[in-house]
Amino acid sequence: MASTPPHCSITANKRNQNHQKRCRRWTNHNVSLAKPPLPSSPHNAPKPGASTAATTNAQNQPFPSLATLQSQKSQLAADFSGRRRFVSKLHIGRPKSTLSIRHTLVAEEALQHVVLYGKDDQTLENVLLNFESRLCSSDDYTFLLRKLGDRGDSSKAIRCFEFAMRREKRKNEQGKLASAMISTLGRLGKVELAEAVFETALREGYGNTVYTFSALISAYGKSGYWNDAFKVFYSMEAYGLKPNLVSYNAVIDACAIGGVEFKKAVEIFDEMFKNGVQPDLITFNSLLSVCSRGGQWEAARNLFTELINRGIDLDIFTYNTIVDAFCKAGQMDAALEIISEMPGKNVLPNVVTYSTMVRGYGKAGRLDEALNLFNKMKFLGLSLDLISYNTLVSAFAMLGRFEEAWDVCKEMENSGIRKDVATYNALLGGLYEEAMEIFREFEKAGLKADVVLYTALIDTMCKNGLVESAVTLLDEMTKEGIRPNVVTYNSIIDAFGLSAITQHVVDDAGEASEFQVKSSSSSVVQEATESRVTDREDDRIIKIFGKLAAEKASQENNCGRQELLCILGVFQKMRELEIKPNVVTFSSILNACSRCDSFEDASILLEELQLFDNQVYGVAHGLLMGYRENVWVQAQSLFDEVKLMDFSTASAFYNALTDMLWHYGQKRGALLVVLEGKRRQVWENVWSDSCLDLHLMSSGAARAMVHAWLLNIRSIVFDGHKLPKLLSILTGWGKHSKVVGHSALRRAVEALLTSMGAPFQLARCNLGRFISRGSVVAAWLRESGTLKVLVLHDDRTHPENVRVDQVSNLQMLPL
DNA sequence: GTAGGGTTAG
Repeated sequence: MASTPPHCSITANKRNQNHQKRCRRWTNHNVSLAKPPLPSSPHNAPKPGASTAATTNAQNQPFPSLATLQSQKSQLAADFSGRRRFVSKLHIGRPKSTLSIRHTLVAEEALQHVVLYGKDDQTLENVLLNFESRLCSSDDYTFLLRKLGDRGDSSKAIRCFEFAMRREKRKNEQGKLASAMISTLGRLGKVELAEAVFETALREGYGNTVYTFSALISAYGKSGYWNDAFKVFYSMEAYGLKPNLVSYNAVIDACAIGGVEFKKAVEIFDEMFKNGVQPDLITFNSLLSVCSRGGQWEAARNLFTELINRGIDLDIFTYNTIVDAFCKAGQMDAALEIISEMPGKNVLPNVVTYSTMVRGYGKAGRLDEALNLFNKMKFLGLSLDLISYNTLVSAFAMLGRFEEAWDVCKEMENSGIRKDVATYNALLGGLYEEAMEIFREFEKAGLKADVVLYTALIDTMCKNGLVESAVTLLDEMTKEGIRPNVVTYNSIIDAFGLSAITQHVVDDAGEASEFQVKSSSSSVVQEATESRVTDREDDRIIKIFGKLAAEKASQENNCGRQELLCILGVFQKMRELEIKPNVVTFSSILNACSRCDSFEDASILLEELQLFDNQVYGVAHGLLMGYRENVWVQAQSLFDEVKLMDFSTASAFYNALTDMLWHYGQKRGALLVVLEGKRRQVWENVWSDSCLDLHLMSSGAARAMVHAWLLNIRSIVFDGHKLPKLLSILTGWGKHSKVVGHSALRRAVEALLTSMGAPFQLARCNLGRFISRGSVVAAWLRESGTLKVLVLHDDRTHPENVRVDQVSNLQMLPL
């Protein structure tokens, strides 16, 4: 079932790459759901099922675009209106579940016993044998395994499933059990086991139902494998199955989780109509989630407005999804506005709504507002849960305010909620002084470190120059059976150039492939219950913490030869493990190049990496070598792809690329790239006539931009216009730097301005701001020697660049 | 079969 991914490229989806075994394309296109507005009156809308002509119209468009949604004539638009009553009818004031209870009281009793006494295979079997005669049909067993799944106990759930299957001979009952098992495993993220159950079910002749297929679609979707979800979905027809509402919703939800482009989700949505399946509010919520998770808050807003205009009754899921879309995009005021509208629609904000806002404010650095909201939650009597507490803990920890983070933990525990792996991760994040103690407590609580926790530790170690420890941890997690993901590797790559990293990074990582090899024939039970040997005595992580001091002491000796070319080995290893590099990998590699002083190594590395991805590394290599004319077309299409990514990813890419070019003296190339970034609004509003805002830029990008801006100001002066009274260059306070107060950017800009003799001075009231009077700058720009210091030159020149650079100057001046 | 949290680049 699993597809083999091409080993590619920054175009890989950057989200959910911890589920890297399958290929997913990066498909985060910007879409707009805007105008023209659909008629909001229900009167001129056809009734459901009455839109034959429109349906025909849609059938002629196998890939309906959003234009379909925008067009009044489209089948979607028509049914969108007509569906209104249908949706409303389903959801007005109804609780979510109207299902009758199917299981018996005996099943509930059995659950208690299984939980209490089923400690191992044998005792569990005994409990089930005791209850066997009193448990009725598959419904009781389904209840059991679902409840065990809710408790996160997949291995007990599987035991119950197999116990039931051994006794059930009716195909349809077996099918029900299999669907429940697949869905339970899917919820727990055990997608390979779900797959195994499904395949067995199909082989044994009880899996050919819309329920098992839908369950598998959902299981794939939940783990981010939208590609496989789609395959299963589209294979249904060949099995003679017609997807129902649940199948469609599951596949649309897979789009949301997997980061599939909105257009594709709308396509599925259109297919629903064509096939006579009416969407419900869950369909819309998932569709909204597609926008939200893709970072497309504008598309989300438009869809939301559309639903409101149509008078569809929205529920708390709808509101929370749109609030999250706004929060993710930093649109906090818009989010707040939505929340203020909720009570009027009889939907009250809940703990999820508030947690989302708290996180949004925390991310935006508006901690006071985050705290206010948190306190408001308490005031309103909302019962705070683990996630809402963790959100606040993490907000404090992100700002290095560990004392307060710790206080929130205490408050949480006083209210009877125990810390989980995410809480500890937030606390360990800064690797502050009590890290070892916190880790001991973590283990004492019986929690297991997962890939996120390990990666966080590895990254912190790398950032502190403790690369040896980081590599030991990589080895450690591998031995524990935890598969490193792209984030783990990106952290390691980012450490290259910080200190020497020896070949054993690559060697150690090789062991990671061991646990990846799984026999498809091994039984579900075996796979599920294979417990890792955990030796608490041999506590390697604690030992690593113990090594920290020693390693820190010897760090000075660690600044030796940088082995940039080791990155090739890491890349190879990632390929073997089927971990697709992404745009962050690319940025990390460029950053490593910038830290290295060997032009030769950097160029060899980028040249070799072209074997993995010709476009990305071809452009980087070409620009580094100064072959601008040859690669600029290719560069444009790379920039086009990056443009589709979210703002911070795109700016990180431009920053890394410019930094490397600047570092190796390709200053005109650096200039070209920053101007391209500016043209594409990568750094939002970088400049006006009076102000240059560099706070989102790296030091190389910022310096190239200073040149570009001053040249631009110069052209204003030479055109005979007056400069504004006061000119400012903002470098920020370094809050975007991981190291608080580390104002490398300000220092780099200061040195540049000084070297050029530019008459800017540090503002007294704001240490991140350089200012000058417009008249003074104008006078300086008119001086005969100024142009010479403003125009950038390459340290390495190639004759073929003359033409493209002339073009770039022309492009630059009118900006 | 739908909503919120912890990991890289910023």
